[in-house]
Amino acid sequence: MRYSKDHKSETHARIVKNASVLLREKGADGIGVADLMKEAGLTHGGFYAHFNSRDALIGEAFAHAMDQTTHRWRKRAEQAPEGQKLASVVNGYLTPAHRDDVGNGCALPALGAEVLRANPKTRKAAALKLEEMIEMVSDQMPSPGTKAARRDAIATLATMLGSLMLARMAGTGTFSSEILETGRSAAVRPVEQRKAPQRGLNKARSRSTTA
Amino acid sequence: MRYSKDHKSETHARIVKNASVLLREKGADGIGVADLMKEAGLTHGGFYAHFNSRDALIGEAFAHAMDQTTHRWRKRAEQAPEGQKLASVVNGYLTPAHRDDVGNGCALPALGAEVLRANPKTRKAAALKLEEMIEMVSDQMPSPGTKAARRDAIATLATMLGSLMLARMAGTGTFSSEILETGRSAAVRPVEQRKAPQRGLNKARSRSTTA
DNA sequence: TGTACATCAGTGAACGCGCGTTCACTGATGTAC
DNA sequence: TGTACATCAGTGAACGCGCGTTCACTGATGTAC
Repeated sequence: MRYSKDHKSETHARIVKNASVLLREKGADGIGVADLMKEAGLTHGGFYAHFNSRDALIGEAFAHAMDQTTHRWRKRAEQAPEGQKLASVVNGYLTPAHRDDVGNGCALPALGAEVLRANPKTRKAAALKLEEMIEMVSDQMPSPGTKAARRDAIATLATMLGSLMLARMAGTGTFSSEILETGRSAAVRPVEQRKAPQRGLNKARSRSTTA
Repeated sequence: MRYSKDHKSETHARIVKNASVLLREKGADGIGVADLMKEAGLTHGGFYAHFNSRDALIGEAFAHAMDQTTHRWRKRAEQAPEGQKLASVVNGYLTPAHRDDVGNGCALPALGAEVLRANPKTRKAAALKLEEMIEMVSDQMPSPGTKAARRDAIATLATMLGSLMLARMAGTGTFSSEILETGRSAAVRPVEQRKAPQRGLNKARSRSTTA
């Protein structure tokens, strides 16, 4: 053969990887078939030997970005000492470096709005991958497997993603740094609360009724 | 005059308003000049009597969306009884209705990623408006004006916006409802903590050093 | 009071450009006989 | 061993379409004299 055995699948993977960066940086409309192929060292005509359509590629790029995010968290948690796993994930997340690298960063703040505009299949896939993320974070909580751990994971994730987005909107100055710092402590708050002796507020949280 | 005195400025405002909905729903690339003018009952050629370019309109649409968001919060806070202002804002925010109406909803989850791709002038304007939002939320905190109130406002805002994004990604089922509910209690947590007798954790929050 | 001209929001044809997609072709290698 | 054919990743011209922008024009009203 002219090419190695896995040549085509490697090319395919390379295109998807590049696309997932562009997707996060510029949104779905920022992925141009010609640009992408050029970046992969090919010409635009060959694109359709790899994907049925541009939309199909976008679906794969979404999946790749979300998988990459989960994978990084898992790796980071594994490398941290017991009892500091969650803090390690949070503190690695809310940094200037992550704030300034949207293309290689977390899929949630970059693609949260974008996923709503994707086709139903992609949206469904993203929802499933979000479930995986929550379970992954939930596993880093003090008592994994419980309902409380799951709720804390959701709250922590929301605060992480929200803080990163706000920090990005705020630019790169002291305002932005302030948000990152605030987010770092706020994201681990549910856990800190549970670690500390309980005071009734946690077990049966009173929710305001003015929904 | 053929038209009333404020006719032109009214048309201008109408275009911007429509654009700000589309901007939130479909992103900046979802704003088509022709579609927009048709929606305003006009033809595409007249667009440039109102705006120097499509990009200029986008800038105005951003500003409008963010102002509208802040305005709604302020109104909601004003209408709520003392001591429940923040809860009212949060509980009105994390609802299925808001989740399902991106176009008329909060600018932050819809435009957070989008604003990064806007031109520098628009980005700077958005950062300033974000400051306003934080101050606005900060004013609803137990001791407004303090550093703690500002930090709590940032954390609350981050959790609100993050929860809404996650809920949207999760679709419209029970998974999504779970996220909204979790977010409602998590968003007001910093305040609930301060209301309760302090226990040292708040005043000098220990931040993990593994940044 | 009437006439000629200025104003100005809006019209719609036209232009240029970028982009997704198609398709006949290339050229190196593998395979059948 | 050699020859004819199949395979297949990739090429690049071409097509169609949508969209931002321009521009000469319209037509109703206001104004100068």
